[in-house]
Amino acid sequence: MSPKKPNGISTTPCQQCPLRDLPHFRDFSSSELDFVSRFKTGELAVESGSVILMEGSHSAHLYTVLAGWAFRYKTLEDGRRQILNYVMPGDLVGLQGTVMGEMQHSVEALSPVTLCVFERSRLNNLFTDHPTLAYDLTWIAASEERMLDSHLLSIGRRTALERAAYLIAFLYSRAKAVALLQGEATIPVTQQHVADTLGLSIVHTNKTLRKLVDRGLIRWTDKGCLVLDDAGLAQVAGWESDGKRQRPFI
Amino acid sequence: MSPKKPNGISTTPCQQCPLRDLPHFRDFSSSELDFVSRFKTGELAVESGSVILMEGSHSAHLYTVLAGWAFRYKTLEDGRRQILNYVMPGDLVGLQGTVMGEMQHSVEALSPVTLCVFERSRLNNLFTDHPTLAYDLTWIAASEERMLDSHLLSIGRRTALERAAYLIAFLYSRAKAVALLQGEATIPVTQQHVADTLGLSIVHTNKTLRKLVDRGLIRWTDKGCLVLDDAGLAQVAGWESDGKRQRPFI
DNA sequence: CGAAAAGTTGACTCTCATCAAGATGCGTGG
DNA sequence: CCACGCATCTTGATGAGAGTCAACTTTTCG
Repeated sequence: MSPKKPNGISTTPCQQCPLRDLPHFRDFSSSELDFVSRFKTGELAVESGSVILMEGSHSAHLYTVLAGWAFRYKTLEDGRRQILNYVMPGDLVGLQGTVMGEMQHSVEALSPVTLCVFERSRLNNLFTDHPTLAYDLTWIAASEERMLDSHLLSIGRRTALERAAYLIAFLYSRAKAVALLQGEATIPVTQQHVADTLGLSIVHTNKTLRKLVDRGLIRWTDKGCLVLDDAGLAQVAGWESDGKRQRPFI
Repeated sequence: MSPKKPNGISTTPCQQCPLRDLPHFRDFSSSELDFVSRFKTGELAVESGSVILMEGSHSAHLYTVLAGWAFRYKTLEDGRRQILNYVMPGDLVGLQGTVMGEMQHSVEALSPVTLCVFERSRLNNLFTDHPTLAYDLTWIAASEERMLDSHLLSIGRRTALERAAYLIAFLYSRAKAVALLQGEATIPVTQQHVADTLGLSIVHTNKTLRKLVDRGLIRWTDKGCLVLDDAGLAQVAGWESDGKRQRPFI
C-alpha cells in the first residue's frame, strides 16, 4: 500500500519506485536515493487529455513521469500543431521551464498519467551536492536531443510510409523498455496524433497507416495502435536499433 | 598576440577569449575561468568543408566553437541527408559522444573553424567541482533542445516559403548575437545546405528562395545569403523572437 | 583551358492536402 | 431505451505543391 501524505494524495516512496526494478534504469546509491526522495515533494495525477504544461507558462514545476503516456507539442498561431516527442515513465518533464525560465512547448496526457513533483528551488542542491545526478540530468538532456535528431531526419527525409513505420517502431521500442506494453496493450494514439507527429494531413496519414495494416505490420483498434510485426516495421522504416544501454533517471 | 604551445599551435588563453566580451554570454567568476582554462587542452583549426565529427565515432573529444560556422547532420544509408542544426561560436560540439558513448550525428565545417579542445576525462571534475558550470551544461543542452523543437515545428508544419524565411531569420538572429555577421558578411551556405535543412529538393529550394529574393528580403551571392530585411523575413516566417537573455558557455 | 560545383529554368509526374460524404462507436440526456 | 451529438476512422475526387529529369549558365580552381 502507498502511504498517504497529509494532503490525502497517496505517493510512492522513491525507495519502492517500481521503475527502479526495470533493467532499463541504472541503480542508485543509497545517498542518491535519499536525496531524490527528499527532492520529491509529491505526486500529481492527471487524466487522459489534460494539459500538464502549457507553452509560455513560467511557474513550471519539474516532473518525472511515474506512469502513463504523454506528448510534447508546439502550435502555430493558426492552430497547426506539431508533436515533438512522446513522454513515457522515467522521462523528465519541465526541465526547460526550470532552467530557461519559460516553457516553449506544451505537454498533454495521452492516458491517465502519474507524475513525481520536484521542488524547483532544490535543483541547485542537486548540482552542488550530487554531481552524479547532475551528470544524469545532462545525460537525459542529451538523450532527448538524440531523439529529436532522429525525428528531424525522419520528417525531413523519409517518405510518408517510412515515417509512419519509423514512428511506430520508435514508440514500440521505447514503451517496451519501460514495460508499458504488457499483453495486448496498444499505443494510445489517434491517427490525428500520428498525423501531427509526422507532419502529414489526417487523410493522408490514414491512407498511409492502411498500407501498414494491409501488410500485416500493425492493427488499428479503437484504443490505438497494436504492433504485430516490429521487425517488419523496422525494415520498412530503415531503423537502426541503438542497443540496450542502461539509462539514468531521477 | 596568441602565445605558442610547444606543439606550435597558437592558442587563445580563456582569460582573453574574445567571446567573453560579447554581451550575449554571461560573465564567469575567476574560479570558473581558472577551471575552464585548465580544462582546455588545445585548439583545433579545420578548413571549410572538413568533417569535424563523424556519426558512429567513439573517441569524440569535447569542443567549443571559438570561431566559424559548422552544421550537424545525419544521413540515411541511401545518401539522403538532413541538416539538424547549425553550430556557431560558443556552441558545444561532441557532448553526445562524451556522455552517451557514440556520436549519432556528424559535424562539418561551413567556413574555417577554430575549436577549443577539452579533455574528456576531466569532465567529471567539472561536475564535482563546479556545479555552476554543470548547470550551464544542462542549460546549453536544454537550449539545443529548444532549437530542435522549433525546427521540427518548422519542417513539420510550415509551408516551404515560411520554412525558408524562418531558417534564414533564425541563422541571422543567432549569428548577429555572436557578432558573426559584421559588415556585408553573408550566411555561408549553399542552396544544397538550405534544401537539406528544410527537407526539400534543391530545385524547389531554388524556386522558393527566388521568391524571397524577388520580395527584396534577401540577396543570394556566390558566398551565401545576405539578409536585406530581417523584419520582413520574420513576418513571412511567423517568427517570434525569444528575447535577449544572456546565455552561458564553456 | 577544361572540369567541377553552384545556381537557374522549364516540363512532366507523383505525392500529399483539401474538400466532401459517410460509417462507426460512444456518452449523455430525454 | 432511444436519439442525438461528437470523435474517430474511412474513402473518393480534385488540385496544389514538391520531386525528378534535363539542359544550360556562371563561377571557381587547378
